Amino acid sequence: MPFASSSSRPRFLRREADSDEESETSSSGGEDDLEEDFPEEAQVEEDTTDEVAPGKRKKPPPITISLKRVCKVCKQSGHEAGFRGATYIDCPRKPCFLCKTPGHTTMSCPHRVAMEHGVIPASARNTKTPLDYIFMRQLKAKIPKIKPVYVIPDQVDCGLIRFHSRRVTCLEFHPTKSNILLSGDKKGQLGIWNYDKQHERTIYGSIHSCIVNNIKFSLRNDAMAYTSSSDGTVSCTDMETGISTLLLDLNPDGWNGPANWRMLYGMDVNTEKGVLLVADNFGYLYLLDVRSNVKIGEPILVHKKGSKVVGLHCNPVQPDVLLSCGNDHFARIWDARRLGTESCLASLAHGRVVNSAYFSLLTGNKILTTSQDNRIRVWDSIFGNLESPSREIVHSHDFNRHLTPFRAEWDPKDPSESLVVIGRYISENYDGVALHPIDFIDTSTGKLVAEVMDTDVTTISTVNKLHPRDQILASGSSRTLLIWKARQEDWEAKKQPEKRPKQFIFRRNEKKANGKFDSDSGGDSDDDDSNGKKRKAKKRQGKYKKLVW
DNA sequence: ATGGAATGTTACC
DNA sequence: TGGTAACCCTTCCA
Repeated sequence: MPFASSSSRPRFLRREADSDEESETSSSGGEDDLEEDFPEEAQVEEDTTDEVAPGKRKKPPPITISLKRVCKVCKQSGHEAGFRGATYIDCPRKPCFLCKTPGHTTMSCPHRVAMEHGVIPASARNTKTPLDYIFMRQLKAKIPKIKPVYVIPDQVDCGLIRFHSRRVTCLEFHPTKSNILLSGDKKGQLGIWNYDKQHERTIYGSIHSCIVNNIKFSLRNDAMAYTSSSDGTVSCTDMETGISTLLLDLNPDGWNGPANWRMLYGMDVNTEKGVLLVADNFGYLYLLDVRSNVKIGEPILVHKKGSKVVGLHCNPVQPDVLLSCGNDHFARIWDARRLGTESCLASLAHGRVVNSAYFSLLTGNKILTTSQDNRIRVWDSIFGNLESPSREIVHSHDFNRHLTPFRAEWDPKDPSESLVVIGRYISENYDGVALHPIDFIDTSTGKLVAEVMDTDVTTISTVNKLHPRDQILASGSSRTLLIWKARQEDWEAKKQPEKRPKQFIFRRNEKKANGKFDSDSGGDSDDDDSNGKKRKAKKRQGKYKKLVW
């Protein structure tokens, strides 16, 4: 661990402008700036547009050239959305950017301020069926009675590596060889990185011609990786040689316009049957025999015709039970043995596009979904009432065309099947630097267990993967790959829970202790941008090597 | 240092 | 229903 020794613990970052009061009602220096930006006269003129009765259409805005400063979100004057220093000020005329409810901004959103980070409690009624109880009894032995202590990989190890030329779109740890991380990018390249020997990395550039959406492995031969791509192909690549075989090509005749170009998103392998499942952007599912590389049957419509199927997951306990999710706002459960448009076992409704849907990894009995309505949903039992989720957790992971969609993913090592990792879209002002943490959420309570960040990572970490065996987190943040490891003290503490410091679990509580960077003399002038940059530069120096290729 | 491009989904007609 | 403009806390590089 090359960097663990440089500082025993990362300095804790204080969050600024945390509450409404601080940022909006206090009469600090910032207020004066505001008044300079918006002199009284500037506000009055166009108030008529505000008076238009709801229902009536607004007049198209007259074409006038004005030097007045307007809000870049709503184009109205009198306020301005955007960063002020490292704090983002919302447009007050838009619904909350976090919970999507009108009437307040992100700054004062109850889901943001609350430690619980926005849980909507499960309904009180008992929704369990007799089948559910039988299943619970079967599983009871597997489920621990005491909540496990989580060890959070929160310290950057191995530097920041940049060998992808476009943003990272998917990550997967090698199934058997520890220390090997595979990564796909928007350009279609496949990266293989031995993060224990930093310089051992390979990039294969000619497997796909655009976005690699999924990487899965062959269980028969763990030297082979399957990849699905928006170029409409599935490839099987030998990770040693880079030689790849085309398993499926949905665009054999090349480009015939966007209405005909097929892209492959969701993919999974039914290891029991040796069947590879992929789904396209028109709602269809394709099955392939892994041994013979032959297509099985005809494509099956699993989501609304013409809509993208973004995710597929075979149940880890019953691989014939398939979970799909798509742009039609649904996640669906299927019996893969009797697939057909009419044979859907359950449809889970969402407010928006569903970015991902996963069965829990040990018992396969829970479902976790991430939707573009900024909510993470958990169904506690696939045998229970699936009409509404057991819990909805409000969390900022909006869609943005420039970002790889966020997906909440289970910690494969958590025996209680509750811990989940997901990157956060909205930033916080951490002592003058706007950072986008990676959130660890206990989905059984909705509590934010840890927010992981580093001042050298100012971009959004949309792709996150927890190691199947080690206390390691891999992140893809724009073009950068990161490996986070847990601190040694945390391991020791896990072995001896009674010696565990209180702040061990909730990093938020730690922040106030050592809120400052170094010996910064900038006082409390908060949002001074140049000051923030200086701090950033100072932090960068000598902390750890930046590895860029 | 600053503005433009890349670019997917949704809302609205 | 299909077509298209808008868009929202991006990121990188001319």
